[in-house]
Amino acid sequence: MTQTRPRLLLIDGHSMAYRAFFALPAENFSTTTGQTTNAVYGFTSMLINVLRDERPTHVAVAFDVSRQSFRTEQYPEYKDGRAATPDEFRSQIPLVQQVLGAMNVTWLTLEGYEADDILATLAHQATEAGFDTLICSGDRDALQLVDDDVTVLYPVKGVSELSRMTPEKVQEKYGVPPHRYRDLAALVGEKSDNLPGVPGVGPKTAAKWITTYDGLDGVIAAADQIKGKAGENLRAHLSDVLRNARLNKLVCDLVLPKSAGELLWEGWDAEATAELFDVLEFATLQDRLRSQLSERQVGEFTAVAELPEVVATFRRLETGELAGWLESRDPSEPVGIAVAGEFAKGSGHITGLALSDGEEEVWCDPAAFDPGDESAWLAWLADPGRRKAVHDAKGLLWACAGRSWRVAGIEMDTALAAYLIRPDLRSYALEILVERYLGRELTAASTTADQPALEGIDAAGEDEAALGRRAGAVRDLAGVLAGELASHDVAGLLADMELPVLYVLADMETTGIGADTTHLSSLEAEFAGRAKEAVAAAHAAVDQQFNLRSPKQLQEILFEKLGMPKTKRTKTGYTTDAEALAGLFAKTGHPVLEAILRHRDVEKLKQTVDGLLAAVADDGRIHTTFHQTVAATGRLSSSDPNLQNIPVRTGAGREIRRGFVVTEGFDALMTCDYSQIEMRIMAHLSADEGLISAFHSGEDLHTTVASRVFSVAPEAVDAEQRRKIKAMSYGLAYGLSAYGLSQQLTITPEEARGLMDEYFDRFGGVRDYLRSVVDEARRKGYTETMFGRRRYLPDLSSDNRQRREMAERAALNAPIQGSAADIMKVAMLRVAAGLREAGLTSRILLQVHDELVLEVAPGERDRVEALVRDRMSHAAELAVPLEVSVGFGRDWDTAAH
DNA sequence: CGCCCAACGTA
DNA sequence: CGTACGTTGGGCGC
Repeated sequence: MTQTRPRLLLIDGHSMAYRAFFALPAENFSTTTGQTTNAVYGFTSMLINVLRDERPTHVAVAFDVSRQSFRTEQYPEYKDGRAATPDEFRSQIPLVQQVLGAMNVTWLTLEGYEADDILATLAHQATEAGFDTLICSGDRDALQLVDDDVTVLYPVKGVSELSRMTPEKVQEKYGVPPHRYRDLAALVGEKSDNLPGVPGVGPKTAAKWITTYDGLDGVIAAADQIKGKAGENLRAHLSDVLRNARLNKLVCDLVLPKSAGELLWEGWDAEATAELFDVLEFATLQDRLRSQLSERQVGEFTAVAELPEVVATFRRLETGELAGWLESRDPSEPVGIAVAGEFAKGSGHITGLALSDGEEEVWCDPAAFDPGDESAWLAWLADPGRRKAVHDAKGLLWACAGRSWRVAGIEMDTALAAYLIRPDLRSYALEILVERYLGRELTAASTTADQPALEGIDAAGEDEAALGRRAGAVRDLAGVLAGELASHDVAGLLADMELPVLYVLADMETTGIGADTTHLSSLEAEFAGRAKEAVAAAHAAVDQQFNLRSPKQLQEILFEKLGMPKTKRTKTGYTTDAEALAGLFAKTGHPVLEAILRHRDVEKLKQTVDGLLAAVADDGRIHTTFHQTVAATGRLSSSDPNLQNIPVRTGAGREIRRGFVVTEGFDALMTCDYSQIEMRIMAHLSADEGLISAFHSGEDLHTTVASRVFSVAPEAVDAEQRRKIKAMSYGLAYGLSAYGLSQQLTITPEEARGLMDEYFDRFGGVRDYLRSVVDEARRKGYTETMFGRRRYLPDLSSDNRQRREMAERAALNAPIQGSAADIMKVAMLRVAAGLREAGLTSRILLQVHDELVLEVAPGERDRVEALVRDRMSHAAELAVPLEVSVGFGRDWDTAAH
């Protein structure tokens, strides 16, 4: 059974607040009354993070009383020479203590001792009492306390990132075990404490001596034998070293008002924190308290006791043992799966398989299966009643597709679950999730489906137990994330949308799309030739060789040599983007500009084609990878190669699309687009009657909208008016400003403002909706799509105007872009299911946000068209119809419509 | 070799 | 001073 230990979090209040003080710019953190709050803010933010990530049962913070301590009595120069603590910092310490009061966190001081001594004493008591202890301190002296039960969280930069200093980590970083760290510090000295060490002796030398002579006592005893300048210095500074050793020893037997066992944390006082954060003007922190420390996590010992601990046993299953293991599992318990091998681009190969039911982790090698193992495994894998949890299950699906293994019953993908809970994380690596949600560390296996091997490294040497731990971690995470999904109201999105979509994507990737390499190669040659001509023309025009690809060299030529007028600034100089070059050409008519633009154009096309040719697999097809946890709005992304940004706007670009072709056994490619899906969603969400009726009018949307904005008959709308309205309509969904609109339409900001006013006069519902989106997001902390997909936007209450306004635009866009993404995902599921149920061979190849590309089998064309139109247009019921346009052709361009 | 930047392709 | 992505080459620093 799982056992658990209480967990004590100790924080050096002074040192962490001081770190925060220097990490956060004071000018961004002050209240309207002029109180600086950067240290309080940084400290509180750190505290919330650590409480969330570590889930301690017991918490205490220690402070220094003054600079006077028993150390200054023994050595009056101790900590001399330190710059005086700035008043701006000192005034914040009482505020930090008020925060701790409101959060019901015990804080302690003791006359004559430093905070570190208090922490050492509490850590000592905690270990005696069977606690795990975490010490959060920016003072390296704390490292001497590290052992199997005590971990130091040492701030790396600022206070937002903490490094877990375990015994192994201390050894790795300093070359000595933690109980020898004091010895090292004594030899090296500590400048900030005004404790000089042995001159010329740094951590490397000190570690070497300590290791060679078995500790400081040994080093001192052997001082006469140590050669060279360093040995000489050691002998000359022995008294300094001894003094350092005496002073850097932390006191661990103090008598304190509270003992470790009395530090139980029972959660914060909602009223008191709300009031205090109000005074401190910390708008975001109250939300973060609420959203990141859900009730379940608030220090309830019973809740923490439910946290899985690493107690599972590991066993290697020999040939013939898997069947028995699978059979004896409790079917109601989910099994965590982890696989090792190579996984990429729609295929995979499993070299190791680990399973965990929470009590036992087992490993086996599919290559060693006997017929009994094989049939038991296949039956288990395909049984939807056998509950499975996987992290990033696509790799497993790829490998299974290659061996025709059917997979069913995956009820949890921990990467997808974490994405639904927090869609804006940079990484959903298993290690990170385990740390975040289980508060434990996972030592990485080198080759797994969610962490593909580097080419050439096989998994033969894979640590079997490490893979077992991954399976165990996935299984444990599954339980915690299921709770989080429920509390974020997104459990349905995982079960009914993301997990089913995962299977469709895996199929699409395994299938790939046919490439006409002959066509692509001849295009490549043509683009290469034209690029070369452009280079020659550019060189001739300025009578000089230069690299046209280098913005830096371009700037030198244009602005220095030719003295052209300066363009808009970038971080590193002046922009040479296409728009700016076109502007310069209009002013100067210099032929080099035309050559550069031509080169840029054709070079981009060439690169795209190069990339595609390089991506053609042995089967003559291109297998992209779709990413399901990258875009914060819920969209998919595509890479290796990215098939969602293949050119389409120019003739030359469309030539590239002719390189994607229908293949043997199929009749045509078919493209199916949602027309104006984002505008339709805007109409639906805003319920604006004018916009809704525009969609029902049956006429061109932008013309209809323009006729109302300009108060003219639809027939009287000219091309220019339509263009402006189209730009604005789309811009609105992106949080476009009047200034931005004026830039895009090359009109004055006043004209743009007038245009927007007219627009909102006619379509007031849109304006009201856009306002309400931001208001609601600010209130709730997140936006929501039609299907309940959330995006958290803490920057909505940022003090930094740029960040805040960026978050506002993201808030405007996320429900619209995200709802479109949701609808498309539903459509994909319905189309895939429809094709399967009807027994059709036609298949989905690509998704490009609002477009699907299918490959249609002979004789299926009409049925597939009817099916796709139906399934796509009814993927969601909106206040306006969802229109789908369809086309067929031998290639992607011809199939466009 | 890894990182950032500018530039540019798509929806 | 319009959202969401991925890829590329140049340039810099390790």
